[in-house]
Amino acid sequence: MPRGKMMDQNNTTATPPRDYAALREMVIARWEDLPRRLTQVAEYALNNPDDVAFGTAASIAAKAEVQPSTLVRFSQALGYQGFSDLQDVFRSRLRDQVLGYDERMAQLREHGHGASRASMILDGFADASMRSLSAMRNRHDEDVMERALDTLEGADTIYLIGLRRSFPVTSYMAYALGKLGIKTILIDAVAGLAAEQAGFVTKQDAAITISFTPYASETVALSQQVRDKGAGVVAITDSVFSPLAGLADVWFEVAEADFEGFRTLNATMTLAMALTVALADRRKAK
Amino acid sequence: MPRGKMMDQNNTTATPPRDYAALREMVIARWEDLPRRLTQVAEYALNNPDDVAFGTAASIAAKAEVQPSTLVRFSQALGYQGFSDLQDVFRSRLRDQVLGYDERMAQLREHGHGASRASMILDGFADASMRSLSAMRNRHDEDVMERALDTLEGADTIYLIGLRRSFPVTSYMAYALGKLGIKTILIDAVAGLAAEQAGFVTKQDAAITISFTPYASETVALSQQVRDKGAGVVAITDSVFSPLAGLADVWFEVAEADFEGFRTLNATMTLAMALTVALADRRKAK
DNA sequence: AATTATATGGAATATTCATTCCACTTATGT
DNA sequence: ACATAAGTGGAATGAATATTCCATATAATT
Repeated sequence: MPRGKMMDQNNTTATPPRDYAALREMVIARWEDLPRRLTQVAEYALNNPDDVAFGTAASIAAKAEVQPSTLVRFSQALGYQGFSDLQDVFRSRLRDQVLGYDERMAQLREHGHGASRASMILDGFADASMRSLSAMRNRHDEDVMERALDTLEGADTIYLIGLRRSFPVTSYMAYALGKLGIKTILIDAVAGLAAEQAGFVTKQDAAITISFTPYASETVALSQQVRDKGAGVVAITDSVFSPLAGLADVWFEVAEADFEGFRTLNATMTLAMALTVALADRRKAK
Repeated sequence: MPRGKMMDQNNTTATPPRDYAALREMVIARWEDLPRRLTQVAEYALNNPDDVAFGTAASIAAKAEVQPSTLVRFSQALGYQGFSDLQDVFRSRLRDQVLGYDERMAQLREHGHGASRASMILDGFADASMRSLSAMRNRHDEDVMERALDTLEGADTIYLIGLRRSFPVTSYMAYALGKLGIKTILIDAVAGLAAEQAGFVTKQDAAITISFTPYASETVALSQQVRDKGAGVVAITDSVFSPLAGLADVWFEVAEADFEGFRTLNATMTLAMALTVALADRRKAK
């Protein structure tokens, strides 16, 4: 049979989308009239586009729990010549996404008037975030990380201290550490009971404390309190002049870039994630 | 000949790097003692890693102006079984790390010499974060953002709904919007009063709701509740299949890359920041 | 300069992989 | 309830692709 021939009622279009966004839209639009196995493929594909981009028909079929032939049928039902043809679209999506950063900035700078204000703001934040991240990566001191892990490794309970702007970070750590089976107490200052929450620290415990200019006095006070009881203190803060720097056993310096006066939080977040996972990893090594 | 056998002075390692960063380092280190055509390949590969990830041996060979067989030799000189084996490394650079925690950890443990494990983890997260950010930027749809702002602009009070993994994001927004003078209510489910907190919504209000797989049922229920009372709903979620997608007036799709099975949160965070500031910006324009 | 080792191009081969085909099952319409 | 169409799994096929092999060229060593 000649390929690419327009053939049946299923094939609503002779020229299927060549970009991922359009493909996606099309799949969603036709969701209802796709047969069972084909929706199964559709669901897997839209949820795991990266896998589709790189996998082989067999490997993808296995993960989506269908036969390889079903992938071909799916592709053809959408108007593509075959699976390979469809896969190209998934690959182009990754391609476009990768070659991006520098070109995009230049592009934005050029016709920034075309883009909406909101998009420029988003771009500005994304840019600031990336700068923060790469700065953190470059300045990161292995030794600090190791010592931080030493401090936290043997702790019975880990107290998480961080209010206001830093609270998202501590609340994330509370969630993640909990999932990893590490005992934590998140000082959230609910009902004004911060001091009480941190009241039972012992020298068997440790604390992670996070604060940036202007350092919330409550955070500093709590950290001091915990420290006085003999618990190890790991701090994440933004400069040598931070009260936390003097107070902590180990401290990370994180400099967040800002956009229009708003500091990002991504480098801190990322450091927190890494610290969390590295800690779990260490504990598991036993 | 048995494959993967350790063979000659060129092959300094029996277990070649499985991640791109290490591969790159290795190639640079051995630059001098590689034969002419092989440096030619090395140069092309490091300059065009994306092409290597996507192309076939023949297409890459053509672009690098060598024979396909040279690619195989290059791969083997580096200790890989063949070109396909090497290509996997280039692909893994692009692909979200979807392997399970244990596998990845084991893998990391093997090739973890040199840099400390913790540093590698940090690096991995930084990398995943950057990929997420650039993906978000590239896929971002201006129209969605505008419509989200339309929905939120006139709202009296903005309800922030997001629990568990999404809570850091909503708590950040609560902080930032508060600072910017925009009235918010953060549903934090303290004392199990989530439903009560969201009880007084009116159609004058709006909600921002955030959830990712596996969608916390409470978040979905709360969003529905708010929706039923006539408030506008803006969602941030990870796929069309999210219950929030069907429910919301406008929804953002954010695909976070993950590392070691832990999804990052940076793209979501950044989008949240942008949304926050853009909203303040709009309101100020009046 | 002669000899040996190493590198290279290109054709031959082997392998992987998408695709097609067919028997069988499930749904749809009369 | 029957007939017909649509959908599905799995093996067979054929195309695309990596890999190996060998003759030839280039460099290194004596």
